[in-house]
This record gives sequence, C-alpha cells and structure tokens, in this order.
Amino acid sequence: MSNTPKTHGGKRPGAGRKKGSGLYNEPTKVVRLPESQVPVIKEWLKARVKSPADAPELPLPKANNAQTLRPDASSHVDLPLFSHKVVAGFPSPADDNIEARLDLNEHYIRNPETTFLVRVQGDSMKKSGIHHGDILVVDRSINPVDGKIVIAAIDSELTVKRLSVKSTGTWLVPENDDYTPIPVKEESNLVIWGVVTTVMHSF
Amino acid sequence: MSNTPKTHGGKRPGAGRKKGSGLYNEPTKVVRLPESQVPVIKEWLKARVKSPADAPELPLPKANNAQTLRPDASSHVDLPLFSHKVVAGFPSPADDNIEARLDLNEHYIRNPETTFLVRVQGDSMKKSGIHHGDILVVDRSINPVDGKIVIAAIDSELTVKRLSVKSTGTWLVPENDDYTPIPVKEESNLVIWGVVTTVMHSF
DNA sequence: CTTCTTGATTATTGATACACATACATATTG
DNA sequence: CAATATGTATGTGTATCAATAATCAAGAAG
Repeated sequence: MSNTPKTHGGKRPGAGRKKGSGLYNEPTKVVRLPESQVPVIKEWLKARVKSPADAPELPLPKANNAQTLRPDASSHVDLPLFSHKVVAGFPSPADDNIEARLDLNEHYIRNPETTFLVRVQGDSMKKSGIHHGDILVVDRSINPVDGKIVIAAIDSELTVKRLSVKSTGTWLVPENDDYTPIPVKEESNLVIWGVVTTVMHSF
Repeated sequence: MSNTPKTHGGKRPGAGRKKGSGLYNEPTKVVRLPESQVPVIKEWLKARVKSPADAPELPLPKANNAQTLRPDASSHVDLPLFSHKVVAGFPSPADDNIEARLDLNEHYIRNPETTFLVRVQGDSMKKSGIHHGDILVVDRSINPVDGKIVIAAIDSELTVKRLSVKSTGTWLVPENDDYTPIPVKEESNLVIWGVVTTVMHSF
C-alpha cells in the first residue's frame, strides 16, 4: 500500500498534456527563415489554422433546363494577382509579389445592367465544357451572332446552345453527340436571352 | 626537408565571409513551424531568392504554368435568381420571378482566408474543362485526397493536375492525352498548394 | 610577374537544448 | 461529492552550438 503523502496529485499514467493539443495539431519543427518573411509566414499559418477542411456541395435548385440569376453590382472583392515567381510558395495578402488584383464580380460582370446568370440544367453542351449545375454568365448586350453560345428560349423552353446562323437557316446546336441540333423555323418562337461569356464549373 | 612552417595565409582584418552572403541575403531567424508546412515554406523560400546584384548566379526559379491570385472578400454583388418560368422574357431586377440571389464572390469564395485564384497556363487538364487562360478558385483548407484536382508545386514547378493517391504510389495526373502522369517519388519535392474548387472559363 | 594553393577568419545554417507556458489527470480537501 | 491543488507531460519560443561555406590575402609555384 502506498502511504498518503501531503502532496496533491502524483505520478499517474495518462496525465499531462495530450499530443497534438498544440496550436497546429501536429508536431512542430524549428527552422531558420529570413527575417523579413517571418511575419508573412506567421500570418499565413494563422489563416491556415482557422478553417479545418470542408467544402459543402452547392445546393442545386430545381428547374427546367436553366435557371437564371441577375447581377446587382453592389459587391466588390479584390483578389491580389501574384507574380508567377512565387512558384513554389503560397499566396499571402501581405506578400510583395502581388501584381494585380481581381474581383470576380468586376472581372466577369462587365455590364451589370445587361448581365445575368443562368444555372445550367442538362448536359447538352458538354463538349463546350458546360455541364449540369454550372453557372453561366450571360450578357444580353452582346450580339448573338453565328458561333456564339447563347441562352435561348424557343417555344417556351429555355436552353443553352451554340447559335448557328447560316444561309441555309438558323440552328441551335448542342455540343453533345446525344443531342440533335434544333432547327429554328419561321414560325418558331425564338427569343435569344443573351450570349454566354463565361462558364463557372465547380468540382 | 621543407622545414618552413607552411604558414600560408595569415590573420588579417577584413577576412572572412561577407555579411548577407547567405541564401537569403539577409539576417535569419529561428522559428517553429508545424511539420507538414516545413517543406511548403522551404519550397516557397527557394523561389524567392533575390536577384543577383553583384553576387554570383543564383538558381533562378523555373518557368511555371500558373499564375496566382488571392481573394480579399471586400465585395458583394447580389444576383437575383430567376425562376425558369420567365421563359420567353428576359430577367429584370424588378421581376417577381426572382427566386434567389447570388454573389459570385460569396458563392465561390467560401473561405476567403484560405482561398486564392490561379490563372491557368497550358492545356494539360483540357479534358477536365480547364484550359489555358482560365481562372481557378483554389482552397487550401480542403484536404487534397485522391481524385481531387490540385495546384501542386513539384520540384519548384507549379502545375494543376488531378491527384492520384493509390497503394501503388502517388501521381499527378494530367487530363490530356498529350501529357503523361507525373510520378511523385519519395525524393520528389511535392507541395500541394490547395484543391481546385471551381474553374471559370470565358468564351 | 602572374597565378594557384592554402590557412585564417567570419557568417550562415540546421540541429539541439533549455526555459517557460499550457493542458491534463487525479489525489486531496472541504 | 465537487472544487481545488499539484505533479506530469507536451507545446512553444529563444538561445546556443557545431559543422559548413564563403572570403581574403599571404606565400608558393611557374
């Protein structure tokens, strides 16, 4: 039997700080860095610790062939453009290698007044890299000429297709061999909503 | 024979290594880092060695195939989501058929702290719909597991490839038949910058 | 006289040691 | 039985050390 010392606590298994309970949840190592980069790297590590890892899937609203959205240019996000020289590094907002900044809204929504978004339904434009669930940026101020990818409503059905305007007639051409081009007849009720400028595809 | 004490050289002022003749041309500091980030940071530092002023030639960073940007979520653009029922019309901000609104920045930049953008160079991922000039949204808080498309620096070269982690080994797999998968050997200096969440392609 | 060799000298660099801070488990106390 | 006290174990930042690399100029070699 052990005596009863006046000291509290004592040696026991399992005591002590748990492994991985540190700031980074992993073992650490001491390295030497150029002085000017120390704050940059510390800052980066701080940001890195914040969010663990998860990317929820986008909610996919139900609709027919497409769903539209429209910009309301009230937002602004500046994205610093880094030099290609930071080849093996990591981007940091405090980095010197920023060459330019990019705002998704500004970059892709040139004419907020005439631009809207469409969520793609179906894969009829698969070969153009437009897939189900993608979001298209559509500008209706661009002339829908031959060859452009357009959002068109034909006979009350909304689709995204490549516009083909030839002497032989006008067609809405899918880019997927499982689909056939849609002829635009005289009596067809065709409305071109606009020209697709960008496709945004999430993995 | 040669009784002369071979005292070549000798003590003299001004001798010795010059200051700033190190790898970084500046004083250094010792810091503690999470182990997993040590190679990342070392790689990064390698790429940021200063240009030779009067110093001998330094290893120049190789050309890369991507350019990076980083978000700075200061912007906000609400994009009204229209119902697919507005089939034959065009969307209007005042329209009743708005179902939801979408901001490009908010929608695609979930974690501004850990997200950056990369402008793609080359067509090695053509079959995944990633083309030269496209902009990728990259989140480094997402775990780079098997099958993810990642931005990786391997031996100081930046690439976008699909990550393949099998029992047989790790590969960086291009999605273009003109390219061959890159084996990641034990001695390879692989750094995963982050996981590609979205590709934005303009027509 | 010119060029090369070589030791002396000093900064760099990675590794290690150490002190302190933090987290945890449980005996002791009330 | 709950709250507290105390010892133990690990994390974190800084100091220190030894090996390496860079540089200079005195001698040696030609």
